[in-house]
Amino acid sequence: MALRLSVLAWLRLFRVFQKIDRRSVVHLRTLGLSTAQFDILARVGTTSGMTQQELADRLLVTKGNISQLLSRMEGQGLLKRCQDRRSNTLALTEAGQDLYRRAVPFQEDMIMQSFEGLSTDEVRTLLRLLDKLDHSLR
Amino acid sequence: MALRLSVLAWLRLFRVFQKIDRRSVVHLRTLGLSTAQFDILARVGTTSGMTQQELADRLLVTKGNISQLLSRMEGQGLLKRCQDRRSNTLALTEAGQDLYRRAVPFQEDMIMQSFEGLSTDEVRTLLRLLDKLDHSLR
DNA sequence: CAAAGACAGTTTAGCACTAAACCGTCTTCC
DNA sequence: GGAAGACGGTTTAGTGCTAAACTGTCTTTG
Repeated sequence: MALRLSVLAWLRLFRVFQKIDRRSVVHLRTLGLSTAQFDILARVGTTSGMTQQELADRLLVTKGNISQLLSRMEGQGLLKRCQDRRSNTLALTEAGQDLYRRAVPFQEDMIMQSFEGLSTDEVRTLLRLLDKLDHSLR
Repeated sequence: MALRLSVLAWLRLFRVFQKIDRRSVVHLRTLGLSTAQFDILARVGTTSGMTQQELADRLLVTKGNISQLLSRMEGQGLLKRCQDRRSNTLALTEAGQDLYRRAVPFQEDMIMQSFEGLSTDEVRTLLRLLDKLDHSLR
């Protein structure tokens, strides 16, 4: 792979990521959520009963980070920690589930809109290439 | 564009971005640089004489952020602020230029390696699709 | 059984970032 | 010429993140 082409591809990847990410941040803010909070809401919403460590592993962040974020979200009444032996299992509260049911489709819509500039075939190709790239990255 | 496909593409995009970004962070740390510092070093290294506001606009961050980062980097002797009317123009010091000359090829190499899993044609296709997507994002 | 280690979670220090308030200086325009 | 505003930069409060130290509980094993 040529240097110039790789660097261009990386810059473009970064730029696209950044643009969609920013949209997402603005979009989620209307629901009072940050990206990090949405990620947690979405994860715990689909898979209840996870421990904090499991959640951290799935989101690829540290358990320290999760600990802090959960404290705030628990304070806002979105979820509950239930102690179980030496670990905590996590579950959304009623309010959390309610927000989950609104936020997930809302966010999915935003993503769909972001990809409107490409045809189905193009998205399929993009997906295939990104998959290949992902796997080659160890 | 279908919902499921878009969401998959976004997750994949995010994952790939994250993986390369992490590599980059680890890689740059061996030079004692954070991503933010490298970005500034690279920008100021190629375009000397920018103001802080211009730099902020190019990197798409706030001038407040730039102000803080520059203070640290100036403290480390990597660059200088030269007051000019009511703005500051920026330039690398000797040490900064030296680091620049080492860091940029170093980083480019890392990027090239990251794309090794794809053929030249595949990278070209990826680039074309990302470009199209980028332009469609307003 | 008691010491050692493993493991889940919390805390702390520090960087990167934003938003908004703030401070100076230059410009404009009555 | 002086008030009003624009503009560049700094500061501050608050979020998100990491790394590493710390706390407490379970498990292993000599």
